[in-house]
Amino acid sequence: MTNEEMLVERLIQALRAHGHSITSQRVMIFRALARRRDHPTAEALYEQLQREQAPDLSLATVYKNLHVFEEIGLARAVASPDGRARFDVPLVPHHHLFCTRCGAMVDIDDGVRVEIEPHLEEETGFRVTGVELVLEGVCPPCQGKPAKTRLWRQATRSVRSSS
Amino acid sequence: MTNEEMLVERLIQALRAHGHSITSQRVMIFRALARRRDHPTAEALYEQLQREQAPDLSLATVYKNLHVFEEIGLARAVASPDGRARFDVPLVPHHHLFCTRCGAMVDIDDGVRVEIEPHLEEETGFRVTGVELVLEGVCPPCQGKPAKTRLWRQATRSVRSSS
DNA sequence: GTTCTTGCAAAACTTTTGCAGCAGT
DNA sequence: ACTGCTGCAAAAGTTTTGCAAGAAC
Repeated sequence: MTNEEMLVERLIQALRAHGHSITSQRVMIFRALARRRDHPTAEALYEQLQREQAPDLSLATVYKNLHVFEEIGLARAVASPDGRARFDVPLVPHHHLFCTRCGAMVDIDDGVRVEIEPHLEEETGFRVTGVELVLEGVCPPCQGKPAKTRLWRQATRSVRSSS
Repeated sequence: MTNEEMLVERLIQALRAHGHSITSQRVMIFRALARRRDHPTAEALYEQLQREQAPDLSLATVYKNLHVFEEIGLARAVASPDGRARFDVPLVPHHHLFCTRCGAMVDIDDGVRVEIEPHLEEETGFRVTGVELVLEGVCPPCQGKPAKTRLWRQATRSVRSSS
């Protein structure tokens, strides 16, 4: 049994457990998300699926289902420094490395250690429930292109194809 | 000389050094940002200033100037898990703790240690230029209110006053 | 058969941009 | 005087929502 099949299995169980229906769009969107390793935006997933296998798929459906996956714990929205939501399947804890020139985001499975002192919760009064580390940098293909001083929105907006 | 005056001094020098004009709006917006410790959104800053001291101020001006401050190194846009940009003055390195119920963001000056292994850059090929750690949790006032499963946009949208 | 989901279109929300008039240099 | 900045309004980009038709249970 492949890893992907196992994940789809988990999806189906989790959907059932939370009283959601199993639809072909749900399985398709989740499968595509699980297969990708580049933390796609909702629109990127939508474009891929629409082009490759479901011309009638709607972007709204992609958004709705990504949020369903979040609610049942099988997807996570990562706040990326360009202001768009990027999604991944967070079953193995990891951190992220974001390219400030092209917006690419890759996993860091190790090489980084985050330690939270036990007294942090006492001092702040917060109950800490999650850790989200985003390293910023420049990916190999972008090393050589001009630098941007501003990440938010402008720097990494994708070029619209004039189709 | 107060800390705030020193920061304004630095702002003026940095603006001059980068060929930008010194305007009353710039000083006002920066002063308000430097004084606040809660990582306001552009709109939150705008509302405060418009209400308290500059009824004619425009939101576009706030955005434009926050980006000017970013470019000259005196402000930073923090990608918050609710999908809006939050700004702070990053002259002292620190991390952030985000409340997943109300969207509040507070500084963590210590209590967290992030270590990046030297070989991370070799392995990924990235040139790492920045670190952005956001811990997620529940702030004291929110402990007791119902939990949200979804951070992005919906969970923390501010209530519009029906003025 | 009932309830939940989809796809479409429209709305909502945040951020950016064009431009005429004004302020800073 | 010249250049750059402001404020307004409109546009752009992303995400959400209302609703009728269709699919899942």
